[in-house]
Amino acid sequence: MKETLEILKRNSLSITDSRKIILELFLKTEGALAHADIEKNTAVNFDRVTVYRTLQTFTENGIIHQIPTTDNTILYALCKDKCEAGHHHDEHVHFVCVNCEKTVCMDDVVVPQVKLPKGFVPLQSAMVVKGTCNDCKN
Amino acid sequence: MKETLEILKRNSLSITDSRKIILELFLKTEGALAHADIEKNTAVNFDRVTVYRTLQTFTENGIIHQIPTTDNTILYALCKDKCEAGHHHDEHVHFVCVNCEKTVCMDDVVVPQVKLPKGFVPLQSAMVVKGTCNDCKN
DNA sequence: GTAACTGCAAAATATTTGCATCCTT
DNA sequence: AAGGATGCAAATATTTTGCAGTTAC
Repeated sequence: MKETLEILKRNSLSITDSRKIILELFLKTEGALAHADIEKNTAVNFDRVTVYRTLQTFTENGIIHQIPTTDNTILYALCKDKCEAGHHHDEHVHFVCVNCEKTVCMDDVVVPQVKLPKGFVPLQSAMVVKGTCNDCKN
Repeated sequence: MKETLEILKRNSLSITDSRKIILELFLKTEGALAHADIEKNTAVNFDRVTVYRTLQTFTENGIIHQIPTTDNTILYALCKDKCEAGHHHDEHVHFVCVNCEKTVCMDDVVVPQVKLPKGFVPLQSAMVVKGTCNDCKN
């Protein structure tokens, strides 16, 4: 809770219930969250719109980042360290478990550089690995 | 057009106008296409539903594959070679140009292996690189 | 007190499903 | 002729916008 307040203050965001509770949820959740997960997992029932706006604010301030998916949802996860407003450095690997369907950020696994064809200049890369996670191996 | 028919026959799909025209569009398009692009770029106006179903059929048959995005749309692109029904091998890098917003498949750039933490078993990986493409460098 | 945030209502957009009709084989 | 694909209608779901009331500072 202390961390929650610190994060909000650091980003000069006013302290409101929805922000506190949603950020709290991110802090205590291991994996990534979709919009729907947030609606499900908060005791207080915020308006859908508030959730949208809160996620947008957090993203703009570099508190969370988006994870690309192939199922037209957006997943969000906490930015661990170097993210700043407008300029994300979430160059770590995201792992999606095909069994339990959890998505986790592997903050220690850095996305490797690839050699692109002539004329292409990379700015940012994202990597998503699918497979079985350490809870689901058998 | 000949290729279009071959692809449909190879996958035992019946030859219909929508399938021919949508597949044709993929064959002549360099980058990836979103649902909306397809509705825009086909002269004949198919029902939205038909486009959904056609994309689903193509995906299930390994004719096209989905590209992960962070803006809750799904992008689709032709599978160049080794895709088979139910088992995609689209382990190449996707490049999204931040300027012209085109997404292209870099079929020759293979997604590098990464070392995952203990217990995680990778099955498939996807990589999306953002930057400026060879048309937009200045 | 003021600016910013929330909740409600409603609009706009996107996706899915059922069913009758039409087309491919 | 039979099975499958399409188009339409409608149900569902998702996202965005405007505005009035409330809250944080």
